[in-house]
Amino acid sequence: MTTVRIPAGWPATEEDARAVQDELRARVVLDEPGPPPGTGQVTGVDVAYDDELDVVAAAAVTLDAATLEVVAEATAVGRISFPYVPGLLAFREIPTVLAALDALPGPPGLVVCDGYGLAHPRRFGLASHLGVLTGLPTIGVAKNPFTFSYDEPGAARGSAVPLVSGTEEVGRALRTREAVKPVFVSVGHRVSLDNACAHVLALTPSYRLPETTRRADALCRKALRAAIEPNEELAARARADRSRSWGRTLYERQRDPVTWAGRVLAAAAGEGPRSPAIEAVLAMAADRDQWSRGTELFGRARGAGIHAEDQLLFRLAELVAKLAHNAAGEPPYYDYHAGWAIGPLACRIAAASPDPALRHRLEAALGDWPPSEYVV
DNA sequence: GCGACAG
DNA sequence: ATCTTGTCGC
Repeated sequence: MTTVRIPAGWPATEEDARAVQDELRARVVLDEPGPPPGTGQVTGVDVAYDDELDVVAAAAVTLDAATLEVVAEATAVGRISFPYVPGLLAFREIPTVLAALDALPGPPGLVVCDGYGLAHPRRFGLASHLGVLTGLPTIGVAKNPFTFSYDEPGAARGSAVPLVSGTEEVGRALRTREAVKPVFVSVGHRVSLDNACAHVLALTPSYRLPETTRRADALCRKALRAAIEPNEELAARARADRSRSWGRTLYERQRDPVTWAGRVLAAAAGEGPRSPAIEAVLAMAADRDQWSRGTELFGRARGAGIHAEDQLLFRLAELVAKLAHNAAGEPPYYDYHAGWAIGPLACRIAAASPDPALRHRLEAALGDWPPSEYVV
């Protein structure tokens, strides 16, 4: 399995991506019939995602067009290169799909894509884009009509009606199984629409979707699982991301963040004897007129802890002092995201202590608790 | 302006 | 695409 980098110069904005489509669409070839159905190879490509972990996996599966037996498979994984934007799907899928196609040991033959080709707002969907980039004959087979309209085709397998954008036929709604929702076929590159539909019928002896798509779908999901499961580093990063976003939401909900953070610190410090540095931060946080002393106090709190469990408490005190300083409005503004860390740090303090009462005090002071234990 | 909108 | 409980059918 190969690992993909996002190509240099890959569009970063929707505007840039649309400009690329407008540039490349002139290179689509629509006047070739394409390979005859039932001969040579047909390759399905598909992609699976984990947005949380920023991982994408693509698969390419080559079938013998006559027997529909698998003759070659390849996968690739990478980082997600573009958000999902209707009309710009290709920018999200293509880098990883190209890598999977490249990793195939033999020629792909006709490539069957999940999505559209010509049937696209700018007549340049995923299948056309992939065709232009590879030179291969491509077609698109979509599960949904996107923004196009069609009249219901007859119930028999093989019935087809035009898929239209206004009066223009951009593809076809093709019934591949009797009385089952049709699929939406459009031309990608170097294949006629009639031939594309014939290929799709040849690829659907048993199911609504082409065997190519079904095999590629199963394989890319498997590749995604394999890429994620054993990777403790990715799992830890995902935990940290979720923890940070929970902490941010919690912080941004606070009407009076400094007072709130002070109460969290008080809960974390408990009722027993407290160090002078903690006492000073608590007194400062509780009195709006003293917030401008925050800068002096967070310097004092930093590194004051001797024992490991105290370190966390002093880090919390430091955050509280920073928040107060920033809220007092005196430059410089320290540590812009200090507030986001309050919640996650409080969770860590609870997790580090054997005392269950501490966790309950912290939950009450925070006003929330993460859905599952995020200990970062 | 608002909703709909391949995967 | 992914999430996600249950339901229908061979």
